[in-house]
Amino acid sequence: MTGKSPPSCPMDAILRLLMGPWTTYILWILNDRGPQRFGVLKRAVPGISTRVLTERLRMLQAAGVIWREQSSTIPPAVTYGLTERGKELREVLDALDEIAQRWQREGAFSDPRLATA
Amino acid sequence: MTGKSPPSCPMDAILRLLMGPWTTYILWILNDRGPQRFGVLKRAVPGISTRVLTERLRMLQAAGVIWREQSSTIPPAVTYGLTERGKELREVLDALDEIAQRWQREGAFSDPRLATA
DNA sequence: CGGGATCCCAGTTGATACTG
DNA sequence: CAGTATCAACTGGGATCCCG
Repeated sequence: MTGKSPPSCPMDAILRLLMGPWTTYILWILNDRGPQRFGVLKRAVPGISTRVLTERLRMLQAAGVIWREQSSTIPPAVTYGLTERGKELREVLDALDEIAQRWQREGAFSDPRLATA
Repeated sequence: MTGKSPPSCPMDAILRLLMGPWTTYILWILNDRGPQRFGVLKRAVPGISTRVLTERLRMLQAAGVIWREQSSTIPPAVTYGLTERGKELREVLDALDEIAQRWQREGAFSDPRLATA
């Protein structure tokens, strides 16, 4: 993230975790399609760079939201999937998503200040 | 936010809305203490600059999450408060906050990568 | 294939000064 | 009091190259 928030609020930590672009999208995919390999994720998330995808996965893993399984073959195969904590998080995110979709229908994000790009 | 996410996902819009530092903190205060004036908010959110606070309030207002009431007196008095939509949002944020606190007790954010500062 | 190291740019923030 | 304007500084992201 760019700035920082009052350290006292744990929610800020969890939001920092989710905040980066695509983070929720990654969780969405892992929740929707089950465990996936790095390359598949990269292709599934349109426009993400290797560096950022790696970073996001590391953060999610550090928070115990996803697991990482690495086979030491050549070429390597690394698979990521949701942990229990990740699934728990998805539930809340789904609720948030439901609200977001409704608000969108109601035009809540039509203001240019909230532009997608 | 800095980057951009898949435009198709409304949740990204709502996360962009919440994401900026202090945004959830502002909502928290408005939810907790009721409508507040600009200056009070500024003092309540430690370290925020005038410019950023203004921008956040504008975004939240644009999304219909908070209302703004201005009295054209001198000196002016501007008050902000949660709308129904804002209260609805707080419910989900409270659920997220509950998870965040539990995770914190479980050490989910102890990794330096998720550092608060 | 998965990802670490670099370089560079754009956007965002912080600080400061000014105004109705 | 409640902002707006401006500028400098920082950070995060994209692109690229390389390695095990």
